[in-house]
Amino acid sequence: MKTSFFNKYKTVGLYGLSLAILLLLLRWLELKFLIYEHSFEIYAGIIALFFTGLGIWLSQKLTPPKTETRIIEKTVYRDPSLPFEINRKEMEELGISERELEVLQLMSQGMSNQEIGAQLFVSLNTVKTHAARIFEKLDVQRRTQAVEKAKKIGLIA
Amino acid sequence: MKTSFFNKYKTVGLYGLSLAILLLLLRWLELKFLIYEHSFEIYAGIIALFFTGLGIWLSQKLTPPKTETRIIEKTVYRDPSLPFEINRKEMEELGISERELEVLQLMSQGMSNQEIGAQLFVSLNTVKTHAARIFEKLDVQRRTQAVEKAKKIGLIA
DNA sequence: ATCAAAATCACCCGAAAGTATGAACGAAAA
DNA sequence: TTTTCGTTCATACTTTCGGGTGATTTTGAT
Repeated sequence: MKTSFFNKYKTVGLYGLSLAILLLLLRWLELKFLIYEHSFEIYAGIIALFFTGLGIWLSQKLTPPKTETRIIEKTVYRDPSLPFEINRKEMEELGISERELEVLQLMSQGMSNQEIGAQLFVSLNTVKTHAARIFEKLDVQRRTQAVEKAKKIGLIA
Repeated sequence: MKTSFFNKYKTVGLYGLSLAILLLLLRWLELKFLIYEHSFEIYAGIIALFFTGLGIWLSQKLTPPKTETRIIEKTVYRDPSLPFEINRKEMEELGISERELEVLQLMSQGMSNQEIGAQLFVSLNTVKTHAARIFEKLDVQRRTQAVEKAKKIGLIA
C-alpha cells in the first residue's frame, strides 16, 4: 500500500521509456525490412499484446490493492457500565500484534485452528505459529488459558 | 474471491474481441487513407496507449480483491453487579449433572483433563466421559466452545 | 537502501483431546 | 423389583494441539 511517490514516478517513467523504445525499434525494423502486405496487423498485434501486459503490470504497481471486507458477527455479553475497549497498553507491553489478536478473538469463540485458518484465509500452520506466539507472550500452555488471561487483561471482550 | 470463472472468461473474451476489432479498424483505415510517412508510429502509439488502458482495465477486473476480515460484535448487555448465580433452570433443561458442572468449571479455568481428574480424584477417562457428555448436552465439539456457551447461558461465572 | 518486525508456511513429533463403545455399581424412582 | 440415572472406568482409535525449528516474504521505518 505504501509505494512511495518516488517509486510511482519511476514506474511511470519506465513505462514511457518502454513505449519510446518500442517505437524506435519498430521504426528501425520498418526501415530495415520494409513493410510487407499484412505485416502491419502483425506489428499492431504484437504491440497490442505487449502493451496489454504492460498495462496489467502498471495497474498492479500503481493501484492500491482492492480490499473486500468480510463481516463476521459475534454476539457477546458484556457489562453495560464500562464499554469494552481493547487494552492497547497491555497489547504493546506484551508485544501482541494485530494479527495475533485476531487469532485470539476467534480462539475465544471456540474455533479450532483449522477453522481459524479458513476464516482468516491462511494455512493451518500459520495459525499454529500465531497461536504458539500468543501462548508464549501470554505465558500460558493451552488455548483455554490464553482466552482466560486475554479476557482478564482486557485484550478481548 | 467472487469473480466467477464464467466472468473471467467473459472478460478475456471481451479483450480478444477488442483486439480483433481494432485490427480490422486499422486495416480499414489503412485502405481508406493509405499510410503516409510516419503514420505508422502514430498508429503504434495509439495502439500502445489503448492497450495499456485495456491492460489496466483487465488487471482490475481479473485480480481477486484482497480480503479483510472484520469481526463485528453484537453486544447483549448483562448486569454484572448482581452476584453470579448458577442457572439451575438451564441446567435441568439440558440435563447437566452436578458432576458435569464441576468438570465444566474446572475446564473454564483452563485446566487439562488430566488436571481435572487429579482435582476431582477420578481417572482421566472419567473426565473424558464427562466432557463428552457435556459437549453432547451443550451441543458443541470443543471445550472452548463449551466454556463459551456455559458462560453465556449462566452455568458458570 | 538496509534492517527489523510481522506474517506466512512447512515438517516433525509427542501430548492432549475427542469419539465410540461397553460395562460395572449404587441410589433413586417407577 | 425392575428400571433409570449418574458416576466411574476401560480399550481402542482418530484428530487436534502445542513445541521446536527453520525458511521466505511483506511491510514499515530509519
